[in-house]
Amino acid sequence: MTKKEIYRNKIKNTSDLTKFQKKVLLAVLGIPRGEVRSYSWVAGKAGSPGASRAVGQVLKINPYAPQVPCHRVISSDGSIGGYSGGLTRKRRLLKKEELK
DNA sequence: ATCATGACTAATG
DNA sequence: CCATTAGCCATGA
Repeated sequence: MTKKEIYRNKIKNTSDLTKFQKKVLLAVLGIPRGEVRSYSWVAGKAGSPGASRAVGQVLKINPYAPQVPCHRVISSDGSIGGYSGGLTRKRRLLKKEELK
């Protein structure tokens, strides 16, 4: 088991989530189906404009993987960005709901 | 407090 | 289009 996995396992309780993390998750949850937002957008919504990288960190370790529509968060330049579950899955999800 | 890390972004070559 | 550089920020050790 890698460190990262241990960390993830450690934060599976909302109590362990920082304010920033909660805000980020809420912001992402607020993204309507078929819509996509940039990491910057989420950062601003979370109250820390410019913290796009930090947003990435949150989504990366977020224990609510498929629950939260983290696949609707892409790079500001329109690129797919990343996805802890594999870009393939992310692309598929986007193609299903965004493209529609 | 300090350091390393990364699903970022913009600029440059 | 790809690689590099530099700025940016939250998090964990």
